[in-house]
Amino acid sequence: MGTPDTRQRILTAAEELFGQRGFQGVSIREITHLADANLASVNYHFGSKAGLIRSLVEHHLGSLNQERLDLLEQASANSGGATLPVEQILDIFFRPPVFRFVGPGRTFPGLLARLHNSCDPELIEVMLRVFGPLADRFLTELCRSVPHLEPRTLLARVNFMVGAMIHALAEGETMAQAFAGLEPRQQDPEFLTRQLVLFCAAGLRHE
Amino acid sequence: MGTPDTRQRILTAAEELFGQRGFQGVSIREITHLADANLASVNYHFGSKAGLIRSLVEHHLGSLNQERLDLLEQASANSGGATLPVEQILDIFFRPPVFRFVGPGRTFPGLLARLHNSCDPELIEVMLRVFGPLADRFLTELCRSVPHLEPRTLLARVNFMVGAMIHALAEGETMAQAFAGLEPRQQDPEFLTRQLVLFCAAGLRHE
DNA sequence: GGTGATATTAAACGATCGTTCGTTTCGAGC
DNA sequence: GCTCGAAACGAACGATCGTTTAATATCACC
Repeated sequence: MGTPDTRQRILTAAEELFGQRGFQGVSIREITHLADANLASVNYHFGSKAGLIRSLVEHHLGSLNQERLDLLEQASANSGGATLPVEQILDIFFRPPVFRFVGPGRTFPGLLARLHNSCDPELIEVMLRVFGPLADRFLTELCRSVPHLEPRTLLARVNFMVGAMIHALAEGETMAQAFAGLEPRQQDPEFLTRQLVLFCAAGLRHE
Repeated sequence: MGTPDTRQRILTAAEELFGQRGFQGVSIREITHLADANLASVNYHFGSKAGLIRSLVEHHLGSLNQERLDLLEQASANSGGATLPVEQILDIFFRPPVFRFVGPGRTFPGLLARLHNSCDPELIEVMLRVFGPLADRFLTELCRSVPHLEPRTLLARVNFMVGAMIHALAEGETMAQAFAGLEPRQQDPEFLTRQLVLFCAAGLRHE
């Protein structure tokens, strides 16, 4: 089997377990057991349990948000500075996380959803640092694209967007389908992205 | 000061603390300390820590969903069996939770958001039992009101709706405003309800 | 072959967790 | 006055938590 260095095995195991049961719901004994590593290796490689999840978040969300910023910059350049249509902005916003996080074995969205409701001040600080530049850039772009909304209204609706995406990513196949009595069919990233864009674009355009 | 029976004081304290830091993030020692009760009183009155949060969820969400079902039944009767407009259905769906949970001292939404991502099988069972009838009733009503959507699409978008509401309730004043650099102004329930209805109705109507 | 830095290991630490136990307090009913 | 059950209490239980320590293993390099 593929067993790279211990550090990477710990990260993989931690992502899976944190995504399933949250930060406080998983002990580093479980993580190191799944990673086939020693109990003390987490503290050796990451300093502490909090340092482990911090590495996890920075790695995943850092590159993800950089990809979104790059796509937005590129689209903005291609348009020659003209305001982008809402659908395009939203597609850039939704597509990277959906395609990264939807599918079998992608256990990060559960962790992402939990992080948004985290209480640990240290984790909140990480989230703000990782999401801050992204929020700034997309908000100004959306402000130009939907000028009829006052900032207060736009902010509220962007908050709806984020909630819709997180919820869909985190439990799209669990509770919602249990409610509807559907079979746990695999989610289609393209379908989900399209639905998110259509739903949220219509919601943003509305006066 | 108003100190009713111990059981009620425990419920109040638990709601506040669970809403702030989640089920696993709060010890029953903290709860009983805040409630000015003995450590063993939680196990005496609720059997266990899980029994405590179960009582909490059933009390809050049971009456809340009953109110929504009553409102929907009444609206359906008043319309003489005609299909209701989407905006009315959504208003009935959003208004009760928003007005109950938004405002100072309303600490339940954080708990609600966490419960939607809970991993405890027992809590999931409670959630399904409390939300099942509500989901059935609203989905059939929405299916009649937005007939152009196939069930799969409708289900995905209703999932967006739920996520938007939960996210707005749970952290409308924390992270979103921190991103935008806004002052933590008090949320207006009427504004939030209206925005949710407008945003989601437009999203649902879209082809 | 020895040396030193890096990595891994077993074992233990103190703290905190949820729960349980035996006792005491309290008030209504006879 | 007495009893009896509900309620509250202090104290302890066993378990598990994150973390630390000291010893051992691994391996490139001179």
